[in-house]
Amino acid sequence: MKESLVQLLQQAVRRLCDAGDLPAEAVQAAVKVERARKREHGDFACGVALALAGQARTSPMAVAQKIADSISDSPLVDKVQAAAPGFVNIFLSRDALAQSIQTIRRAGEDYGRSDFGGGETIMVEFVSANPTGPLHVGHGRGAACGDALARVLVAAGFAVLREYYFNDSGRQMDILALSVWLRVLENGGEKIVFPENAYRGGYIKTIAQNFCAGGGEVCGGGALFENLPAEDEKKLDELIARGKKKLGADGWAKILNFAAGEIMENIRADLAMFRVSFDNYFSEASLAASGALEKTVAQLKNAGHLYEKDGALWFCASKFGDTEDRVVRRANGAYTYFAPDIAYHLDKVRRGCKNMINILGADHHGYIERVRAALSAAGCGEHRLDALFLQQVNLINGGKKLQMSTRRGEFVPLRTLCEEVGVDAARFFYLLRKPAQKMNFDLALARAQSSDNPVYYVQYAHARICSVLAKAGAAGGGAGIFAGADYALLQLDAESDLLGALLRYPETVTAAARQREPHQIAYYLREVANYFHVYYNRCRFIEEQAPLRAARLALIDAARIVIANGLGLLGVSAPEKM
RNA sequence: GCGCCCAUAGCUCAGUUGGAUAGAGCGUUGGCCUCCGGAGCCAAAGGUCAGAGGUUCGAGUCCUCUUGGGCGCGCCA
Repeated sequence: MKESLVQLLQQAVRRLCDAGDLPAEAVQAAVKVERARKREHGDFACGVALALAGQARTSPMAVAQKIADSISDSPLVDKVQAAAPGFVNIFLSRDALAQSIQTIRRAGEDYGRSDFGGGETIMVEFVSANPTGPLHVGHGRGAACGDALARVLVAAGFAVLREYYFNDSGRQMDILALSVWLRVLENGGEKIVFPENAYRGGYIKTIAQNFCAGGGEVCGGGALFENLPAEDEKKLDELIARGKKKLGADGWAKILNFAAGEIMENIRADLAMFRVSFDNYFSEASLAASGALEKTVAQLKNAGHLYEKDGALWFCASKFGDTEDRVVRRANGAYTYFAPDIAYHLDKVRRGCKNMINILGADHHGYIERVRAALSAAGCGEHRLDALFLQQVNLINGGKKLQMSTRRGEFVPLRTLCEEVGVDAARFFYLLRKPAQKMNFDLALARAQSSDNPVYYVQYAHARICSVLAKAGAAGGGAGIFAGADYALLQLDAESDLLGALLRYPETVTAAARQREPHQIAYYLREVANYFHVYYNRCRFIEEQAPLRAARLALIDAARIVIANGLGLLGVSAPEKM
C-alpha cells in the first residue's frame, strides 16, 4: 500500500522535473509517505514539497499543489490534496478500504505476520536468573518483555530460539548451599548464627525441610561459628570452607545440587504459570563439564588474544573495542564468570545463531562490549550480538524505595503478583513501559489499581465484539451474517478511524520487531480498543438494513482478529466473555 | 573522574527512523443506558516537552553544553 503510494508520488515528481516545473535535481529527493495523524489530513501524507521548495525557489504550497495535480489516477486513491504549509495529503478510495476488511478476515490468525526477518535465526536469551531464589517481580519484567519480543520476532518472520542461561556453579552456589545447610542444622535443633549476607529468604527454610524429609543427612556444626573473620564476605567464605571440610566434597555437592534443583524446578513452574516457555535451559556448569570452557580458552590463547599478568590470565578486550582488558582466569586458578560467558556465546554461534539478543538488567550494561570483543577475537565478528537493557525495577515498601535483593530476601515473588492480579494484568503492566523507562513496583498499589489496568479495556473490546457477533448469529439464524455486505455504506468517521487503525497492525508488528520494543503493541491495542468502543457507542451494528449490517459486522470481526492477534503477541488471553 | 540511561499535564506514562493545533490512563468537575455487555462513551480543566545554544523549510524527537536523578566502572556474579 505504502510502496505504491510512494511510487505514485515519485512518478509525479519525475514528470514535473521532466516538464521543467521543478529543477532536475529534485528527482533525487527522497519521497517519504507516512500515516496521516488527523482525519482532515486523509490517510497518508507526504512532506517532500516542503523540502523541494528551497530548490525550486517557490513556496512549498505551490510545489505541493503541482505534485497533487500531476499524480496519476489510481484505483487506490480517491483524492489528493495540497495542504498548508505544503503537505500532499492522500485520501484512499472506499474500494481500497473495503477490500482491506476482507484481507484481514481472510488472513485471520496470520494477519500481521510478515517475512521481514527472512527466516533468519535469532536467539533471544532472557530471564537467566540464577538458581538462588524464586523469580521476583524484577525478573517478571524480563520474562514478560523477552517472551513478548520473541513472539513479535516470530510474527515478523524470524526463526526464534528462546534460551535461559543459568549460573549453577561458583561462589553464589556455595553461599546457597551454606544457607541451606545452616537451616538444616537449625531444624536439627542446633544453635546457629545465620550470617546477615547469606540467603535470608524464607524459601531457604522450606528447601532445608525438604532436604531433611528426603533423607538428606548432614553433620553437626560444633565449633562452626568460632573465630570467624570480622569482614562479612570473608566470614561467608570461611563458613563455606568449614562446611565443605565437615561434609566432604560429596556431601556439600549433594546439598548444593538439591537446593539448586529445587529452585530451578520452582522457577520453571513459575515461568509456566507466567506463560513463558524456553527452547532450552543452558547450564553454565555444563560448559566446564563438557570441556567447552577449556577449549574456548585454548582457542583464544592459540590465537594470541590472552596474556598473563600478575599471575592471572587476561583477554585483550581493548584490541576489540572494549574499554579495557578483562581477566579470564584469576591468579588462584579459578575462572571468572566472563570465561564461561565467552564459551557460551561461541556455542550459540556454533548452533547457527546469526543474531543474538540478550535481555539484561540495566546494571549489566558494560558487559555486552566485552562479550562482543570476545566474539570478534574468536573470528565470529559477523555474528550480531545485541543487548536490550531493561531499566531497573525498584521495590516500593511503605513509600521507601528498595532495590530487590535475593540475598537479603527483599523482594516480591512473581508468583505472588500473579496470584493477586492475574497473569494477564501482570504481563500487560510490564509491557506498558518502554525498556529504557525505569519502573517502581508497589504490590499494594498494583493490587489496588489492578482493575484500572488497560488490559481489561482491550479484553473488554474483544469480549464485546464476540458477544455482538454471537447475538447477530443467533438473530440471523446462524450462518452468513457477513454475506451481502456493502462496504460503501461504511461512511461514519468512527468506521474509517477503526479501519485505519486495523490497517496499521502489520507495520506496528514489524516496527516492534525492528526496534525491539514490544510495548508498541500494547499501546497500539489500546488505541484499537478505543476506536472500537467509540464505534460501539456511535451506532448499532445489528442493523435493520442487511447490507450495512453485514458490513459493520465484518468490520468489527476484523477488529476482533487484530485484537486477538495482538494480545497473542503479548502473551495475554483474548477472552470471549469476562 | 569516565561511561550508559532518564527528565513531557497534579500522578503514572505514550509520542510512529524530524512533520501540521504535543496525546492517553488515573485523579478532579459535568453529562450519556426503554435499544448489540456502563470494565464503555462524550465534555471541561490541566503544558515554557528540565534549562541554554546549534542543525533544519520544520525539533519533544538530531548535535553540544548546563542542571537534576538512576545505574555501572573488581582477579564479585
